Amino acid sequence: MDGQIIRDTLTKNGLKITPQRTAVLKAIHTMGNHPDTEQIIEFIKGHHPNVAIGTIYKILDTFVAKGIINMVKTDRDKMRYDAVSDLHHHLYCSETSRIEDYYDEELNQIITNYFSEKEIPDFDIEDIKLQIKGKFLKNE
Amino acid sequence: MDGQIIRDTLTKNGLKITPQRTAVLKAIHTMGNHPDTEQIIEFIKGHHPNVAIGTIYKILDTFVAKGIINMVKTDRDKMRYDAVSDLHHHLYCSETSRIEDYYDEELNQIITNYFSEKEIPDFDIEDIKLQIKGKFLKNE
DNA sequence: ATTGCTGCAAACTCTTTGCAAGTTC
DNA sequence: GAACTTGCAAAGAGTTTGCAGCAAT
Repeated sequence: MDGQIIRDTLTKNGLKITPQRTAVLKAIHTMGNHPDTEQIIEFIKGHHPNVAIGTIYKILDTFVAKGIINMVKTDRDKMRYDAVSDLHHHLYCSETSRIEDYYDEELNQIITNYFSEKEIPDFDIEDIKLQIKGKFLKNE
Repeated sequence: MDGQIIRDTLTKNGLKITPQRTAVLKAIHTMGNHPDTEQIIEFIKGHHPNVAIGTIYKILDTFVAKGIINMVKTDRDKMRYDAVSDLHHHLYCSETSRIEDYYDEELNQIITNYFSEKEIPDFDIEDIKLQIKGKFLKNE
């Protein structure tokens, strides 16, 4: 994700372009693997040592509110963040706290079809994600 | 859930039967709707005023470790607990933090069939849950 | 110039821990 | 009586808040 795209993303959402915000966005996109708050803070401290932690929390909140990023959480895990992109699901390791994206267009189709026929009473569906729990057979 | 079943559940899991544990189990089953820690604590304080908060946390941890209850979490929400029962999915309100169970045997079949044919590389599936996000059209 | 953002440090909330005293089997 | 469980209070982690000063448009 290059600088121009990051700047466009901020502008499009009515946010001022600041070094702190570009750093946070870049961090999340660079790390990819659902970084938690601590990892984001560490990453940014490496590149911009004098960004305040409180500021990072505020920026993450802002991004979530604008829909620029998503929060992902499981069980005893900390908060993690996810660059918003295409519809994808999550694989959760039941032994470690590893999370991976899982893309499956065929599955999306099946689920979309299913819910276009069958409605849930008194509920208006906006988004469906699968949480697939299990074990990774190989390490990262 | 009556007292005998609660006692059996504890014994079966090698746990000693104490008033605190039966109170926590009863609380979760009575409240049903995915109570969070605070609600559980309040409930128990009402019935057994001198149970320590630390004890409740320890009991919840123990129950989760034994698989007697599950943890459920979303986004900025606190930890919530769920009596382990049949396979069910969750409806999450995108506006409030309401969570409801969603049972759909037909859907379970479709997903089970799908993954019995298609494997996820290097991943051994144990459990699949849908997180269905949207809006409730009526209040509770 | 105006509005919005950041840094800082203090405060908060939720959760965990250690250990002595008390319970359960 | 042995092993386990609880209460308590203190500490810890992660997150939020308020506000003065600074930066972006």
